[in-house]
Amino acid sequence: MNVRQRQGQKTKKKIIEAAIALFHERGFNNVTVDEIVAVTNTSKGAFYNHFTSKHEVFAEQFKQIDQFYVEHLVPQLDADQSVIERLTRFLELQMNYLQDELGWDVTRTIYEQELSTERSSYFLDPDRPLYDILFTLCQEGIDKGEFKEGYSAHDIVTVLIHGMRGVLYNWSLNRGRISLADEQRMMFGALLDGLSAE
Amino acid sequence: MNVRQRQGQKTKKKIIEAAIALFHERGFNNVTVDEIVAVTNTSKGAFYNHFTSKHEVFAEQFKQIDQFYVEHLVPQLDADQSVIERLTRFLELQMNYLQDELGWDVTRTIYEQELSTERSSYFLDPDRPLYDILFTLCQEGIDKGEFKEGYSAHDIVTVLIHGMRGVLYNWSLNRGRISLADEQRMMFGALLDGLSAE
DNA sequence: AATAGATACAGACCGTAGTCTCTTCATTAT
DNA sequence: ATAATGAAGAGACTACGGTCTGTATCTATT
Repeated sequence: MNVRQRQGQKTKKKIIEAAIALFHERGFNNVTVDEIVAVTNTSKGAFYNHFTSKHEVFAEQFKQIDQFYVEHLVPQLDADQSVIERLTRFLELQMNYLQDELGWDVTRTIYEQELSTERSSYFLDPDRPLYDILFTLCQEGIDKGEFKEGYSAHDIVTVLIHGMRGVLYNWSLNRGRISLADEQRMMFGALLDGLSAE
Repeated sequence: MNVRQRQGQKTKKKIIEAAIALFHERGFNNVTVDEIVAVTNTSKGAFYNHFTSKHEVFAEQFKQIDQFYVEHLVPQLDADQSVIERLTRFLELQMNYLQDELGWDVTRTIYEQELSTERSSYFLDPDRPLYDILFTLCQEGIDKGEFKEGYSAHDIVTVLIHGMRGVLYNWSLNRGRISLADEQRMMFGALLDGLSAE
């Protein structure tokens, strides 16, 4: 990496850090791009050279979410447990992470952005690690006969994702005033009950 | 209603009809307020006198949705069927209506708006007729022992609403490319299975 | 070493949602 | 009948996300 590129990365990093801090402090919608470039002594040109939109600064955080799932959540699962138990545990850990680490405003912003832009959506990316995690588990569950007949692994992942989206959408909509842990437990409890065999 | 008010309502109606038509034609995001006021020979002053935002013109349609549920969907339910069957049927009718009549772009816009504005949210309004419909059914189901022990009517409504949100969010996100009917059937099938007794 | 090309960045500019002020005129009070 | 009030509306203006063009400087080529 030459001097020029290094300088570029430095600027990018500076913008990300300042932006994330401001967002965290006052909420995404209350921070302007003009303000971000002012406090970082950069410019619109610099900002939009590194990011295609204000939302994309968020993506920097967002990309790390699935990485976190893979590195820190999946290893916590106990292979001795049934798939249903492991799924329950994974979803619980995931929701705790979102509630405690990411927060509702970030979540809300992501959910809003995904709906609003024409740009490439992370939710729709079939290679998203989260989908792999769930698919692998579900396939194992089917092979072991833990699920009702008639569901494919893809079906189950789809249903789980829908459940997740609904719970997270509502939690964001309520601005974190409801307990994600409670809502999550009820939702996936009912859902996995309905999906499991016998 | 005097002459002045009548004139106001006439203008409002004119704007709503033109806006809805334009939205339907080219999508919400591709229609500007300037354009709406141009084709209706009105002005920004007139527009924002009657609506607090571009999104709110949508609310006019939206308010009619629940009215439609109450007037046209609920009467179709067969009181001889079990509550679970009626819930299944209601959700099916509801999703069909949204898919065929309202369309994904309107749905997407509503879901986006609810997340983005600080303004009063329709989803959060506890008096929303949809919640009443579901609550009444669920309470009856509990009284008749159709649901598992330990769930209150409120719990069940919450879970169903979350399921609904997840399915509709995803359908909108996919710009109607997935079958709402199929996704809905799988989601509520699993969910009601998980919630019902024995 | 000289030149051409590329790119990080600056900042003027644009499009659009939403605001503010001002005018008009029906309605109400005197 | 006349004056005061206030809502419907016109349209200039603002705020802000995003684009476009220009510039300086680093890098690659010969």
